[in-house]
Amino acid sequence: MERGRGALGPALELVHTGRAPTRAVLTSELGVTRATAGAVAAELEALGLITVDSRPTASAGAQGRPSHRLFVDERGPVVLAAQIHADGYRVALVGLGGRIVATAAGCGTIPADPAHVLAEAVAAGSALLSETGRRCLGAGLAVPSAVAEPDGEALNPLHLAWPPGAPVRELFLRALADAAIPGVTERIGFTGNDVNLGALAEHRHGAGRGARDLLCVASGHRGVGGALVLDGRLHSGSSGLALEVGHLTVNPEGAPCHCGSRGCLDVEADPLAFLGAAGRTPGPEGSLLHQAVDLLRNDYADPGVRAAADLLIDRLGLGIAGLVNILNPDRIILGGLHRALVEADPERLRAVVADRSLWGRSGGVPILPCSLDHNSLVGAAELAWQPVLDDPLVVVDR
Amino acid sequence: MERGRGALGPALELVHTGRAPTRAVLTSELGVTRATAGAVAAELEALGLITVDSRPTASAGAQGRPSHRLFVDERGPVVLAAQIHADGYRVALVGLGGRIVATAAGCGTIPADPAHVLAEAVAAGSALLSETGRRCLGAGLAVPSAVAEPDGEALNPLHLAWPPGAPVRELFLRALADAAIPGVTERIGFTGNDVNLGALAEHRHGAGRGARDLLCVASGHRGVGGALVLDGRLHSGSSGLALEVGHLTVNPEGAPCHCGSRGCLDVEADPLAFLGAAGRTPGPEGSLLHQAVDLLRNDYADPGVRAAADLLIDRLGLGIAGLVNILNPDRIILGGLHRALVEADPERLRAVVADRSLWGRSGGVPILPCSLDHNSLVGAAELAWQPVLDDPLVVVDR
DNA sequence: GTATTTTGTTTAGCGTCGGCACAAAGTCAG
DNA sequence: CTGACTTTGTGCCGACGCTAAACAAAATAC
Repeated sequence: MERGRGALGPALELVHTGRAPTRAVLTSELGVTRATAGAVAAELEALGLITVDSRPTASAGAQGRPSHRLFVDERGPVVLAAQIHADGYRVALVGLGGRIVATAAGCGTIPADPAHVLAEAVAAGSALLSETGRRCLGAGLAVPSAVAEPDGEALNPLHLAWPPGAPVRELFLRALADAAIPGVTERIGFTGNDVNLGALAEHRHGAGRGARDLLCVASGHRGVGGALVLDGRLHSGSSGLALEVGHLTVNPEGAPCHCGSRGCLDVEADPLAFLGAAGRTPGPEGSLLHQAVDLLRNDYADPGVRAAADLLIDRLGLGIAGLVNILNPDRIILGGLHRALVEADPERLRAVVADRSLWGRSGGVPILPCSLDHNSLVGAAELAWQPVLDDPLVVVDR
Repeated sequence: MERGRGALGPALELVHTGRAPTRAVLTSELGVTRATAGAVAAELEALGLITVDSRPTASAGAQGRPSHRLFVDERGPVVLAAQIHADGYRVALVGLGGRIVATAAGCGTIPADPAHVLAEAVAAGSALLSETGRRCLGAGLAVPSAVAEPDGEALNPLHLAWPPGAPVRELFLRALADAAIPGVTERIGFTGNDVNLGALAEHRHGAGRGARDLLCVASGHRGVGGALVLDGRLHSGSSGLALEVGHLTVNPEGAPCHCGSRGCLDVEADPLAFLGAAGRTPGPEGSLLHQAVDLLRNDYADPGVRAAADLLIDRLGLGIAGLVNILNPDRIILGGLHRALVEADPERLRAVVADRSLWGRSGGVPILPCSLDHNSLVGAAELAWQPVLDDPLVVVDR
């Protein structure tokens, strides 16, 4: 009787990622008949997840009957996304399509206590939910650390004041339970590394759309992180520790690293390294990342700054070339300081990567700056949306 | 009416990989009812792909009615697998389950001409088919070179006398067409890198069974290759060039490599490097790989050989640790000379990898020798079997 | 020998999707 | 403006592929 149950999840994902702007496109993308696609769209609309605009469209331009347009429901449910970083936290309510509905930030009054910071973040998110009156279907958290699977422990929260091995997923779940957010009653607090989640967000809604093998590299405030999205799914390794690229050697005679080696990407291509190469000492206000990005953008004409940028691009390119030889991605996206570097001089980085990677064809891989604001936050939301994308019918029970 | 069409492919794959020894297990693995599993098994038997042993089993030991045993049909169809290596070629007829039914080898009379070598190999395979009278459903080829997608060109057949960029897939298809093998009328000549295909074979039938993220590293006669199997599927990158691990730097002051760098895995951990480290000069007869493996296995008591083995293990471990940090696999399998190295001293390699990889948990990843004879050949057969595994009904038309 | 457990088989029924015919909504040509 | 054409949406029917349930079969346990 009810048509289109099996295709419900794929259909929602297509609308969610913007790949199904109309019902006709949905039909062809799903590979089903128009009848089935219509039933699927109607079902998703009944669930309150999408809206079908059946009014005659203004001007289609093309021949034939204009197709009904499909939108993510702007008044539909949201998920709660939280991100922890060196300066504190940021929370947001994120709807389907990766749209940030509301956001708030705080500094975290007791930075050394993860439970306390998470409780504050969740409280801020809960306040957003109360203010907006939106229905919440889940929650996701991004942290600037490798997150070990399956336990969800933050292994190296180096530039947080947290103890290594903090059980962030458990603490996040507990904070959610304590906050007693309506609708968020089960264990639906997903947790991941911020660069990983940023990559996921870029793949679905940003500069990574359409890529099959997407590699992301991003500097945080300290250190360098990587992420890999394969066939639309995050590859975080068997225990969540993949793409820890910070300790690739890019300068054999370089500075010593806490890992015991020297010349690691972590110490040769992060904001502190850039400030040092430019002969600046970090100031007291503003994060290292902001200081470095501001310096790069405002004083790129300064020869010393320019030389520092060139040096970092060369080192970064060496690291990326190594990754290209191993992973052979079809697109590369850079975040944090690296985004600013590739924006400052796109050609130099492409040339270095092409020169140091083995095959000309791999060297020709596109390298783009990331394109989403708060992509880690949006990625955390993607994690929370995933159960709904897998089976949209789960929304009826909650 | 006909039950169990959609589950046909997954069911055959379960039997093929040995994960469904009985109908009861098939039922639970597929997640379907006994009725459906029974229909699926009957259909596969009717297709001549598996046999269902419904005779009362000798002694089950367990309570309840014994389940019918499922076997790959030993008299069923086969695929033609071919492997090109430095010394010539090897061909085999491979049935479901990765079982080699018949095999033959030759040296290749005009090694510099890929078309000629491939024609000889296909002719040898065709002869095997005539002798055995088996039905052939496809053909696969393994070559010791990166194979670029989507064109199927051998980019670096370094230790073959082939020109770089030889269009091996096209040449293989042409050789198959020229041989006019009954049944192999369409374009079903699949081609891949030998280490990649070996990894696929190990994952399905060998030491890699059950691994989710499997990393393989293997030395050929010259150089080092890598492969990655993720969620049961080969990850060969967007253009087939992933896991070209030969140019990871493992010894910054090492020997120069043709890639322009120095101390690459290719020149620091291959059979030639081992013979050199042991103070031996390569002899004229036998491949470098065989000479190195023989030396290692026969003269391991010799302090010089032992020291050379330790040195290569240390370098190899450094390279593997780098890969572990990037890929976070849950199992590692070694082939070629590296297999012999890990068999000679399993603990040393594990210790090096654990020491040089970032996380203790990743350092604890199991490192095993490969377990299949001719795994590249079996992997080439896997490539050819894949269409049948995707939809077993394709066998009825051919 | 009877009860219990587990597996295989048969039958009925239902849910999901494709196919088809028809209606609807636009463009294009004159 | 009108009619032909193109493309999209919808309702109806049937086929296919599965589940559910009852029953039969083959072993062990007591």
